[in-house]
This record gives sequence, structure tokens and C-alpha cells, in this order.
Amino acid sequence: MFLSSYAINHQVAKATPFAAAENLHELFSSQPREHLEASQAVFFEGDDAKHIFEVVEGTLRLFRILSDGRRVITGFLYAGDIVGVSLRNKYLYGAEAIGPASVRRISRKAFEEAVADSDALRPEVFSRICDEMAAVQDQLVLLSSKTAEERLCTFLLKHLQRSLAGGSPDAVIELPMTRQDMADHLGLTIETVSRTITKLIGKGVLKVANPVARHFIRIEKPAKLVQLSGDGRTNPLALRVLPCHRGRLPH
Amino acid sequence: MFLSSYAINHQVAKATPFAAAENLHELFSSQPREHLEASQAVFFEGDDAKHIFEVVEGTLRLFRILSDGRRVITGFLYAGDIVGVSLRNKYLYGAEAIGPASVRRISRKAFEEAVADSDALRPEVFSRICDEMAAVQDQLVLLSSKTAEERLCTFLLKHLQRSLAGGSPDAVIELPMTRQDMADHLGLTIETVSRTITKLIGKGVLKVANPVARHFIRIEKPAKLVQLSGDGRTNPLALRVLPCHRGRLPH
DNA sequence: CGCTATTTTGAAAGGGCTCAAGAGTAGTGG
DNA sequence: CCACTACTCTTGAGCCCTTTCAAAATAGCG
Repeated sequence: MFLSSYAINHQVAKATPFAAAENLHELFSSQPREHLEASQAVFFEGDDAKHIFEVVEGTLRLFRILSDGRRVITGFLYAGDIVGVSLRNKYLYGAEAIGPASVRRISRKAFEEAVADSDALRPEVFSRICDEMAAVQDQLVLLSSKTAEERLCTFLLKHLQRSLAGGSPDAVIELPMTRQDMADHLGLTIETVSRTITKLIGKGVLKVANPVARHFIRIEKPAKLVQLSGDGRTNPLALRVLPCHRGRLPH
Repeated sequence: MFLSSYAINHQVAKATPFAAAENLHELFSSQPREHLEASQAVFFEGDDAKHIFEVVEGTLRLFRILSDGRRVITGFLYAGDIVGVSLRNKYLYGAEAIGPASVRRISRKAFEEAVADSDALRPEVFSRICDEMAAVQDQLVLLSSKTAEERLCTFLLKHLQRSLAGGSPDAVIELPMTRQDMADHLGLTIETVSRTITKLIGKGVLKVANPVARHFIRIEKPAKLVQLSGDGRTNPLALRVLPCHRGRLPH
């Protein structure tokens, strides 16, 4: 597994004319699919950001490694996601496949030219950047002040929403990543993740969907999940009452 | 102080022609300055993002409030910074002045038109978005796996770099925000921030520059600060050896 | 079936948090 | 000039959640 973990070879991305593209997905559709095995890297942190990638199938993890070996997973990418837009010269993080996956790529140069030429593409690029920024901001809130249980529930909730938005009828979500991946993403240890999931099962909030497939989880009480996630915003108007809140409520 | 904490009145930003602007700063320079008192809000989280702001002087804090009153400061803005670019319909966070400050604003519409029309402005907008993204990513790493001391040192180091880049000859940095602000930004409590600073003074790393001005801090041992910040990246090549690092090093 | 990787569970330790009190620092007004 | 008040910051003690270290259980795969 580890032996196969080298960055996929950079193929020559021809400077084909992308002028006709109506949306970002179309921009990639003419490019060949590149297959990735489990744990195979797409690029590394610090590499020259020469390409933009679209995930065709599978899941990717974005990560940074600290000097002492600690790993931080800044996000996950799923089919349809695009990576590399909000970067300049170097990739800010590494990207690798969690399981079998495939991507398409186009060169940054071709991408930027296509976007500059197209009035249809620019809003979509902007929209994706905004989504990415919003996601990172949410993650920042999660890491800075949520408990282990709140982090897990927030994480599961996001996956549930993604699943439901994708047209899935029931509340079963797939978590293709390992517990360690979840831990590194949520700023916890693998043991705490495991314990917290056990606790949530004990509360009847969720259930492992099938003993055969541990990575499928059924949400039994979505409302409870929302409540435990700590995201229940107060009335927005209340935010105006005391502009300069402190870290905790006055008691 | 709290009584004055209402959002500044939205003045009519005339749709003046910004076509001639060579850079983003110029875009704002024709707009009137709006003065802010301490703790006065520029906008609130959830407000319609109708304007883009440039900080002229002073420091702003960007924050989000959780349902139970906890506050997360996602970042600080200093003179020359621009806020509101990477947002869509609503502001993702509130913004308020830490001390006396002033800003200029232009409407989002005028901003977008100017950027769309100018080949000079687009790269600058993109560049600022990338910087913002890089900053949030770094903050994410900080919150997800750094100790209190590492967080403080990282924070101080960033301010030191800003100060030195600004042409300041000595290693004295100004921290206009309160300890509570720092705590809410670093995911710590005010007590831990205070204790950690005391510890760093004990180690001889820093010193309160002047008893009169507690918000000025002199860095005595910059090298030590870097070391304690935990940011010492390993050789980038080493990152390629084991693509799938775990949360901690094998022992 | 046997090996390995992953996950779960247990017990103990530790870092940061909570609660509480004290020490500076500013501003106000007599 | 000093007392009074309000606010920020510091310091102390005990506790709790998460981590650490260790081992057992489970799943995956040849």
C-alpha cells in the first residue's frame, strides 16, 4: 500500500481550446481520466501548482504534515469537486486518494485563460472559492471551540446533508475515510473518535448500518445530531444586542 | 463603550466610475473615510454583503458567535487590508473595530464591475484571496494540533514578521487586541493566554516593552520564538518518503 | 485459516479549563 | 491628590476532558 504511494506521473496536458466550455465541469470533460489507487498522491504540499484537478470518482484527502510528523487533514474532496483554484504558486497542502479514485486535470495556464475568456465561467469559479472559504471558516469554528462530541456530530451532519442533497432517500451515510483520517480532520485522536462514536451509538443517535460495511452509518435521530453539533444558531438578531461577546456567557 | 456598538450607518456609495484604478487601494481612495470607535461594528455575521471595505487605520476583529455565546475570532485586519472579497450573499462573520479605526467602502456591485473591467485588478484580487486562504489554512493547522505555547508563539511570530516587513527596525510588536481577543482567536482561555505569556517571559523569549503600554511586547529571542512555534518544516523532500503519515510518528 | 491493519476498550496521566481571588490600570469626580 | 469604581490582567487550586500508553477485539485479505 505504501509502496504505491507516489504521485501520479504528470502527463502532457495539451493546450486544447476550452473556449466553448459553459461550465467548469465541461472544461475537464475532454481530458483523460487518471486512475488513482488507495493512498496514491495527486500532488504534495509545496509542489508547483501547475494543474487544476477535478475529482471524477472516489474521495481525496487534503493534508499538511507538521515537523514532528503530526498530520492535519484540512478537508476531503468528493466526485465533482475541484482542487487547485484558490492557490498561487505552490500547493498549500498535499492531496491523495483515500480509496480507488480518478481525476481529470488541466494546466493552470489553460484554466486561467479559459476563465478569463468566459463570462459564464468566472461566476462559477468565484462561487466555488466562496464555498471553499465558508467550509474552512466552519472548520475553524469547529476546531477552536467545539468538544469531541460536537465535532463528530458536525462532521456526520455535513455528510448527511451531502447525502440527502445528492438524492439519497434514507439517512445512511458513507464514510470512506478511516478513523485516523477523521481524527486528523477533527483535531482529535483516533481513540477519542472511536469512543465518541460508541457513545453516540449508545445514545441511539446513530447505528453502524451493516456489520459487513463499517464505513456505512445510519443516522437514527437527525434532530438529535443537529442539537449535539452545537451549530444551532441563536436568533441572528440576538447577535446585535451585545456586539462584543466574550468567550463565554456571563453567569 | 457598549452603547456605541452599533453598525455604522450605510451611506450611499455613489456609482462613481472606477475604471481608471490601477490597483485595489486606488479603488477606495476616492471614497470618504468612515470613523469607528472602539468596539463599533462594521457589519454583522449574516448581513447582506453589500459592500467591500478597506481598513485605513486601526485594527478590526472578524468573529463568529456560537449559540451558547462562545466567540471565535477568525482573524484580524490591519491598515491596508480589504474585507468582503471572498464572500457571496452574506457576510460569513462580523467585523468590529478593536480601538479607534477608520475604513472606506465601495459597493459590491461597483467593485465587481471595476474588477471585471480591469486586467490590472483581477490578479490583485486573486492574490488577496489566495493570501486569505493561506492564512485560514495556517490557522486551521494551529487550532487542530498545536499546544498553547505553540499557538502563542505562532501568533507573536506572525506579528513580528508583519512588523519587520513594515520596516520596523527593532523587535517590538504592538498587540492592540485584548487578551480575551487573543484567547478567542487561538482557541484558548484568557487565563491560559496570560499564563503562557508569563511562561515565555520567564524563558526570556519576550518582555513587556513598557509597563505603561502593556500592549507593546519586545521579542528578545526571535529564533527561540520560531523554534517554539512548531512551524519548523522538515525537509520538503522528506514529505515524499511516507505519503500517508499518521497523526503521530511511529515510535 | 492466518496474517495484518484497523478499531475498540481500559486505565492512568496531563494540559488546559473552570472557578475564585487578587493585582494592576484607567477613568471619574469630589 | 486621592478615593472610588470599573475593567483588564494575573495567579492559584482543583477538576475534567482528551490524550497517552497498552492490550484486546474485529475486520480485511491472501
